[in-house]
Amino acid sequence: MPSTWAIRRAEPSNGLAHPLIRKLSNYTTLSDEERKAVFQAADKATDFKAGDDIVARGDLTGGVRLVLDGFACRYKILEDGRRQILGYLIPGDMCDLHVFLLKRMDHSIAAMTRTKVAIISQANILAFTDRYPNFTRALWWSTLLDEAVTREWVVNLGQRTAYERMAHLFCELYYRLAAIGEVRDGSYLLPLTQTTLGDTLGLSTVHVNRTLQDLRAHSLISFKGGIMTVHDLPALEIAGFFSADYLHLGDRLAPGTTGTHRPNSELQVKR
Amino acid sequence: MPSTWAIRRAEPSNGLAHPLIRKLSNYTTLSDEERKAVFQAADKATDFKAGDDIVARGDLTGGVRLVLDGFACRYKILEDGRRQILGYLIPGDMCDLHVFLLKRMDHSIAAMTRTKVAIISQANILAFTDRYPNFTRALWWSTLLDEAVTREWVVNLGQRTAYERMAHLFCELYYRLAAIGEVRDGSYLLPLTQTTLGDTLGLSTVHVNRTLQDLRAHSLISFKGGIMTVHDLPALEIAGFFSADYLHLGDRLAPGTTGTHRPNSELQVKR
DNA sequence: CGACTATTTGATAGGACTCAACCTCCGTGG
DNA sequence: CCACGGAGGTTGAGTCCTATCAAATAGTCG
Repeated sequence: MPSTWAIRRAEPSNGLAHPLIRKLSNYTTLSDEERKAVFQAADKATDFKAGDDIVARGDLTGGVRLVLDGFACRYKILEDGRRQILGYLIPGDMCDLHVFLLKRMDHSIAAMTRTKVAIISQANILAFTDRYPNFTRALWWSTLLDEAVTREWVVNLGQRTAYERMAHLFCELYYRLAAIGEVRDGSYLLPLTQTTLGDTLGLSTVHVNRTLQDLRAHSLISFKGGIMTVHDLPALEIAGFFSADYLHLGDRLAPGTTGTHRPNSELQVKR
Repeated sequence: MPSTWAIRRAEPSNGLAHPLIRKLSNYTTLSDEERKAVFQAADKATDFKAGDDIVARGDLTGGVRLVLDGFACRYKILEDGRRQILGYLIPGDMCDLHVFLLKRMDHSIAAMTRTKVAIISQANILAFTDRYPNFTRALWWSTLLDEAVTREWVVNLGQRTAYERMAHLFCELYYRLAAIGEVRDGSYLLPLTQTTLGDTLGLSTVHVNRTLQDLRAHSLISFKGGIMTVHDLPALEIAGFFSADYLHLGDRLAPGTTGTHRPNSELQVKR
């Protein structure tokens, strides 16, 4: 990874916030007691290096893994080797809140860069959900968010052309990363190869390459060395039929806000 | 709808069970108090006729809608009219457990046949989740199940050919309907037109038609007049790279069970 | 029996895939 | 300091899967 870039290391908007608390605060205000519980339960972190599986299919989930820093993906592999990526995880996202039901993981999660992960024990989660209804609902909310994103991926794969799909994906990542302060000047780190992009969008590597050239030719983006730069977000949104509402970024805003939510203006792309 | 068929009307395995309770019992045992609360909260039902929207995109969700009987689908429409179906709802499924977060629905739900829906008020849901942690986790579990299915749809659309996709979908519906006793002699009601199937699988109507013919030519299924008959489930599963594990039908079974779960043997296809 | 809607069929076009090279960038090691 | 090797990116050519267009054939319902 080029060390000249340090987007990811930039100071967070709130230096003290735990990624999970920051995320859940999009839904509700956690009590001091709840915050403290989170800090206590999710203090010890494990590092995974790029390529490692954080959770593997078939694992008996024994606790909740929480991404503190880095970039990971959910994926599934068919018997004949085809791979489909199911979603990307960024700081604040939980890997397997499936603890309760999914005794076994039905898919895997891999780190795409060095990724820091905290593990909250099953006992702690059960205790939380017994004790803090508000916190429980907040966790639940976060799984609903994941589902909303997954649903949009279904639309993406089912209805959109390669060009639209790719534009849509880049918009989604833009908004999600902007919401956690990881977009600077219209750029964000995207540690994916074209092959990985293909497994994400259901396209061959060759076609990913050509579609990417298309997007560049239209001056919408640049993508090189793991750095994604969006030159014209509005145009990219149009190209991808993107509407940020499914990300529910502003659900907690005061009523009266319009349906389309936008990240902080300072994170918006200029010119 | 042909009245000569009455699969759906056949007596349930437990005449007294509320569809929701039956479903949640796959995860946990609800206390008598919890059961009673469900019955009280979800007694009044509304009927929707085929084609009606049960919930529309943009709706402020005011309570949880629960399918008691019938067949419905989630869907999303792009600005240019393309439609993608995101999943099917059968008795016991909840439409919008998004109440908490998704102040607004980001997609719609339509009835595909006459569908009976119960509405649990938001107040009741909040009260439940405050009072019954076990019940709350069970509801949460059901949303995780939905998500697992949606993830598999991503794989389906991203990686599988038209033929495989269709085989996979028919397997999924077979298992899900078998689990609630709505498969008889390898047949189940599937009130979809070929156009709808196309919107589900990301295929044109014409290609759906031809793929269907393929499946028939291979003696895997028949599909006519809204009745789906699976002639050779194992072969259909192989054709669709289907593995039922993602449906988590047997997660509550005693340990030692193999990873692949099967519906009641009496519901299995013969010959 | 019309008026629809749904299913089929035929013919053609095009988006995306496959195969096969070739190029580029980097890290390693002699 | 340059050769080598490998991973990732780019190109070209040919093919196939699936879409589109168009029209004919069922099936349904008042």
